[in-house]
Amino acid sequence: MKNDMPTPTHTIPIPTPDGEFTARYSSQGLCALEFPSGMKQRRKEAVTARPAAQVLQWHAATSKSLRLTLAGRPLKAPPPIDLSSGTEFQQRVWQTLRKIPRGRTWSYAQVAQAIGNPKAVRAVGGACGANPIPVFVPCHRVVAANSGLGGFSGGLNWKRALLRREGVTVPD
DNA sequence: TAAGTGCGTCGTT
DNA sequence: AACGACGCACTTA
Repeated sequence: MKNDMPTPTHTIPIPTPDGEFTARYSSQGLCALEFPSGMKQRRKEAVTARPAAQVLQWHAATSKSLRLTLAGRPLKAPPPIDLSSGTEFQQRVWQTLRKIPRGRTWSYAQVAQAIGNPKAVRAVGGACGANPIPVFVPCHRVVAANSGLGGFSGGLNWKRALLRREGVTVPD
């Protein structure tokens, strides 16, 4: 069963040296982060009200944290994360991903074991692919057990880049 | 070793 | 009922 999407109250772009990311906020905090899209998708996101002070504060934290991460620096004070869009299973997986130390990688099997569902290896892969907040919910730290990378919604090049920038040596 | 095939498993659509 | 961001056992070169 899928929960209702947290209604994003605000959608705000984040310019970085790697392109323009897009952050979405709900009343609970950051609920989605999108990689720069190749095309200039200038469509208006129907943002009604002007961001409240609360959201602006979160966004400042998001921007700063994102830029630090992209620069290969350890992340300091990330914004509150809203994972309520996921199913029970997905949320369990996503919370677990947040426990993977920076610079380290776990296999999909290890994650499955960590959530107490050792046989749901493939399902874990699915949950990773559905992760709405990459980078902050480090799904890029989950790799295949046989020394290969798995996949990555944002493109494998991003997965490699993120891992390398935090000191992990990965194959081509 | 390296590369390819088949199948169990489980959450999601 | 079908499909994966998997893993493992088991062939073949």
